Amino acid sequence: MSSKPPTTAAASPRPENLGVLLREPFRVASARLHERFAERGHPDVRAPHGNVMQFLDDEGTRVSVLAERAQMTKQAMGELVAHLESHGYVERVPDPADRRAKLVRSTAKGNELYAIAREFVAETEAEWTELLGAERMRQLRGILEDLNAGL
Amino acid sequence: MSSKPPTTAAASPRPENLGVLLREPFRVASARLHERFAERGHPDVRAPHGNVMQFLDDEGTRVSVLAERAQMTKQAMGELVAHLESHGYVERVPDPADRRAKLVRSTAKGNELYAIAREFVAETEAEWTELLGAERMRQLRGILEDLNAGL
DNA sequence: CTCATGTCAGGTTGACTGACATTG
DNA sequence: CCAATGTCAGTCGACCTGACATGA
Repeated sequence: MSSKPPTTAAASPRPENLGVLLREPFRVASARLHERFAERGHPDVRAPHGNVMQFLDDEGTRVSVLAERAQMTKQAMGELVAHLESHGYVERVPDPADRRAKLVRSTAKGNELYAIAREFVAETEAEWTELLGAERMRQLRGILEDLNAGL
Repeated sequence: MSSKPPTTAAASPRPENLGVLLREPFRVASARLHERFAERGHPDVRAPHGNVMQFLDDEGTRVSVLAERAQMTKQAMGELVAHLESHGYVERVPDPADRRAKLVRSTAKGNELYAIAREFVAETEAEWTELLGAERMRQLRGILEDLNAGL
């Protein structure tokens, strides 16, 4: 038992890293959303899958368009869609306008999932708003939008 | 050639997802930092490795403490440190106060790496400040700090 | 005996690139 | 012939949990 100052000091008194500050809320929210899906009877759906639902149009949407909207490759989106389809959340119907393409459409089960996701988002934003105040919450969104638009 | 409205419409006119807004700047910055390291002769170092450097004390730091500071498990941090060591950026010396522990210390090469990282961070913050203005840049940091503290 | 430190082994998530058949 | 769509195959980065030897 040494008499030195404890090496296992408390939390870092260091300048908080901006990268970590940006990453953490996203990670926490994703984990919570996954948990929420599981609680509501959809244990096979994780955050990225739920996220896809918001990009679906009523008429059906191509994988390539979904990929564009979610800012990922078509392959990665294809995987998400395949997973969602295999669990009955979406269906893929041929696009009458282009026989290469398929239109991804939400099923009733998918709508249910999306409702849970929207509810979660609303809750999360409410929690953050309570934490920050409405004014700073609005600032946060505005600043992030400009930042993303600019990079 | 159908006369329908183009399915491959431009960028999503949808309400921007707060999650994506948070994730993207981090992803972009990480990719750029990796690229920068490569340009400066350190192709084997990626963003998380460089990130470790800022958590090192001059006297040397335990893996467990590093993990705590970076908010990850000791195993994950152990991997990062092992990688850094195998490329000569840090060295591990036995902790005289505790024979289980090893102190991770930066080498001269590590200091060089850290300098590049700091330079990059400064550049990035300057870029963002130019994009947002100094006032909103300060707001962003403050808001994120409070948000992270609260969740 | 219990707890902390670090490492080993293995698994998972969420992406990526390249190649390809099909169709426009 | 060239471009776009979606899928298959393989790879990777960045984590995770569990088990363990060593030592406080």
